[in-house]
Amino acid sequence: MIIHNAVNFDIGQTLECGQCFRFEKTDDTNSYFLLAYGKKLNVSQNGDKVKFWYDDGKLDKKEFDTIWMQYFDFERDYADIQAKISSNDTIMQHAIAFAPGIRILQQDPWEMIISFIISANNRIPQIKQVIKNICKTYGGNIGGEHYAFPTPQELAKATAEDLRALKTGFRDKYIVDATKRVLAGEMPVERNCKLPTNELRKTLMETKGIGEKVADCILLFGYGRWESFPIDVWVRRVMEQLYFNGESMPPAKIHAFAKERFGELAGFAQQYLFHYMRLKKTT
DNA sequence: ATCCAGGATCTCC
DNA sequence: GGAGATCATGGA
Repeated sequence: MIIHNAVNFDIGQTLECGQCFRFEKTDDTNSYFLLAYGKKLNVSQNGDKVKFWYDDGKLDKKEFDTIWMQYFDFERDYADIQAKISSNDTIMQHAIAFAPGIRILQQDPWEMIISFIISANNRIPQIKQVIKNICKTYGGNIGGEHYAFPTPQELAKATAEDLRALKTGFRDKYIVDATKRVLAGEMPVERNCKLPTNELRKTLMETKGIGEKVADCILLFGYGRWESFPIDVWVRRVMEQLYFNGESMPPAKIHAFAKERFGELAGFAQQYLFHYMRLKKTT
């Protein structure tokens, strides 16, 4: 499966911008291997030509259209988004120019809940390793040494002690709590759930280990609530340094500013800014 | 060795 | 409701 004219898409920028944890770079060109929705996908990009394939070779157009079109958010006009959030904003223009191929992946809410609980006060390589441990121990084998992300039922077999052994650290009990809440029907895990974002956010935050920032990541990456604006150390840093002239600023004021400036597109803006601040050459 | 990481919670005021 | 300590783990 090949796309010959991919626009505003770069597989490396999209996977490496901190929204996704189940992937590996497979060589020194723009080539990756990723796991999502119980599938294993290879992606190799050269300019606007992007090749997608399964190891067993069976990736037809129907399969691509039903899973990966949505996953990579290919139906959305990112040129339009970029134009809207960067008009009269030279900072955003720089951030977008740094990585214009970022797209917000449409990932599984349940996987995002567990992944971003693990992300709290943690580093991306370690987050990836812990998730890998959990998948290998509790997820189903999907060929070779690869494992699907465990379902809530599968993960419910894990005790806090079991999870601690997989290097979750102090987050073990939070994962147990989240799993119980999902199985009890207290937290919806469907991407198309109709709950208003503020109510869904409140529901997420009733789970131990999910505060404002983690909730906003889950909303943005898992539930397609693109107005969400997660504020972590990097986003706070970029906002204070570049938008507030070095003045320290509480998250509530940053949220208000982001909503005013970026509106319903705040989530996209956040992702460009996060990646820009984290990887640009510091002066 | 001390600090820090896509933070959250608990305590204490 | 805001400041401060604490929470595992591992890399710099």
